[in-house]
Amino acid sequence: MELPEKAKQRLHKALEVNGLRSTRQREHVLAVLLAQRDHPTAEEVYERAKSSMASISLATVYNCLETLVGCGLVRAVNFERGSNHYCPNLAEHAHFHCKDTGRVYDIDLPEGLLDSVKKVLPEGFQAEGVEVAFQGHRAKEILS
Amino acid sequence: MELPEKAKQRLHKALEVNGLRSTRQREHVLAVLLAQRDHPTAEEVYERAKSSMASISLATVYNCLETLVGCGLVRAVNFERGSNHYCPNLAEHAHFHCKDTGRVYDIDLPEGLLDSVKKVLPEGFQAEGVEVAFQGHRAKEILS
DNA sequence: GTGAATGCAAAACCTTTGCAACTGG
DNA sequence: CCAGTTGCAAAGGTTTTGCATTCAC
Repeated sequence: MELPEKAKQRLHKALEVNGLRSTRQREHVLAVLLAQRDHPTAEEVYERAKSSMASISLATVYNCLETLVGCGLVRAVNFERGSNHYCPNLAEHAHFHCKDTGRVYDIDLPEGLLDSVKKVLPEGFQAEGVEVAFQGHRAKEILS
Repeated sequence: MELPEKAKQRLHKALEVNGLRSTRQREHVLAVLLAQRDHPTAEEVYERAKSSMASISLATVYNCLETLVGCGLVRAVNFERGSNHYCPNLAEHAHFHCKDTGRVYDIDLPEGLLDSVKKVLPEGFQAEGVEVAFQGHRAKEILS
């Protein structure tokens, strides 16, 4: 579980910009997210993080995730008030929530689609972001 | 706080279809939602409901809201794991979450936009629904 | 050295549940 | 009647907080 150099530099820069410190835990939590991009919950990140950093605490995982979200390196996605799921994919994309398994999938969006969606906003609404979230089922023959 | 006849019939039909009973509380909770379409939380619905039905309980409000959502008469919307907000608008629309006030607004969508958004789904993903949720700020001059 | 971040346990928040009493069909 | 629903209080799942300790700069 090693954070790639590129990601490490991006993290350090983002932390610096926000006046925050680089810590082993923050690096490690980001590494966990990047290693397996299956939108884990905080609890799942904690379980994975512990395997190579035994002393990390659940509260710290929550803190680190919030920090990463605040720095714009990670997105938090939530369905029906279940646990948050964390996504380090910085490209514009949507999410699909499988009601059978609870899993969350990234859905690529055509270039410019979100911009055209944002055009529906009436005057006076200034969007910082828009989340497009599908919920449904994956076809049985594709379920792994 | 009176449930309009049309809504009452729709409710009774939806409950019947689902094998559920009509109760004063279910009617009242729907009436509260329709009276002021500002996407109240369960707690807010409870406060409003109490003013004309003193004996209703918070648990019953939660139950009724879940029933209404289950019947398709109401949508639950959620931002950043805060309380759910409840919306009786059955037309296709998006939501806008104001980060300053926490308020939720309905955003009309052009006919067919959601269908075209659903077309981005790869094979194997079968969407039952899609939620388009903006977050941002309302322009100051419009803030009420 | 010093303020920020961590780790722990306890608290907080929102929602659901168990169960006795009630009620709609 | 009697299964479904309510109302209450207690429990549940997820996240946040207070505070002493440790660490990054």
